[in-house]
Amino acid sequence: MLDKGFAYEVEEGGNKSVYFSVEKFSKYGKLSKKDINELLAGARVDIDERKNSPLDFALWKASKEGEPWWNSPWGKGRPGWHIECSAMALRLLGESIDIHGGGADLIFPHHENEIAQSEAFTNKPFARYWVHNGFITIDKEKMSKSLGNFFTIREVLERYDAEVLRLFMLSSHYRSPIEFSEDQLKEAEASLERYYSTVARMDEFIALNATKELASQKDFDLIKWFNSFVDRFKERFEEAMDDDFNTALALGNTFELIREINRFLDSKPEGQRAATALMKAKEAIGLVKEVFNIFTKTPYQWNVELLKIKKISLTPEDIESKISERNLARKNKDWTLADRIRKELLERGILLEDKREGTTWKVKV
RNA sequence: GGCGGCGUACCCAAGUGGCUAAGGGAGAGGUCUGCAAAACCUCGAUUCAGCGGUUCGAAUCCGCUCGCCGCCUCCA
Repeated sequence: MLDKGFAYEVEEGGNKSVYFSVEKFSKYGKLSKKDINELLAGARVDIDERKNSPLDFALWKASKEGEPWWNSPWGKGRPGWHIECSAMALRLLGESIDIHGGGADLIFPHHENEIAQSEAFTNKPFARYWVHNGFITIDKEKMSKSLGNFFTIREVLERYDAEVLRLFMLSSHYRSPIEFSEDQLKEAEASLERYYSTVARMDEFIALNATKELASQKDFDLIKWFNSFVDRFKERFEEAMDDDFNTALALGNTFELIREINRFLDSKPEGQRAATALMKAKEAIGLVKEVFNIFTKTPYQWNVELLKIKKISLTPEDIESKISERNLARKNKDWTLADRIRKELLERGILLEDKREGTTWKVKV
């Protein structure tokens, strides 16, 4: 860039710094839609007499006393922040990359400067697509290290399953800011609960019907309609994702599918044809699993995981034995005892559900 | 102050010129159930921050106003 005239050297305490000359790069500001003249007029840009222009940025920075340094043709120093990214991209990904991501707060100056130095050097487009995400905010302020209003993913994962956190973030568009809140996490957890309850119902149905005779005529139209809904779901999910990663819409579609599955089950179809239709629906949901990395567990694994996260000191075996005890009471129509056992479990966070096929448990979210 | 973006129901959120404004949570009523839970059904924005304009037609386009956020400085 020195050879090409885009950069210049400046003597700084025995060593040299190299600055990029912004005015030499005519497209400067194209990403952040900023105008050089307006930037120059801005009072907040400090004047540094060593730079030709206050907007110029360091490609190589001479090290001051006590700062880390490497040897270079300009003496002791270190790379400028922006050049690191351009250098890595050029070395590992090539002159033009397909997608460059980052937080929206990096658009200016960081990404703008990456473009300037990379394109000045290669004379080729640096990135074909820029994908800038919104911030996670706390009390409407961006969460950041420098503001100190942050907590780590590890801390959140002590209280919530990773899928909860993923679902929470996927529930709004990546460019939108997302307000971090306990309520939102609980909502995401409840949504996953809804999913896993539905899968449990499906699995039960499939186990009971996979080898049964073909569906009766009454179920035939229903199954046909259900199959076509599942097919449409796959198309709609992909369309949403193809449209600038519209994850919130894709999730909306997913929960419509879940409602349709429940409706299908509520209509009490019978036979292997219905079981096959549900297996196809599970397969369709596999798309969500692959793309979003949620829905990766079995309902049982999900509940066992919740026992751990919610710090419930009961094993599945403990719960099963309570259920047996209660079922005996129910058989004897001892509703008082049955209700007491159910209540005791609920107080410890375990919810029982009585169904025709038996009683199941899950962790209350 | 400049630039960029946002404002949709009680909460979250999709929708950016034309089918009844997706979906989830919360709430109310109902079906099922020993009672529950879950699931399902019904109800819920005559309206998209406000005002004005363009259009046969606007949450969507334009203008102004209000509110919020980010960047415009070091560091990353």
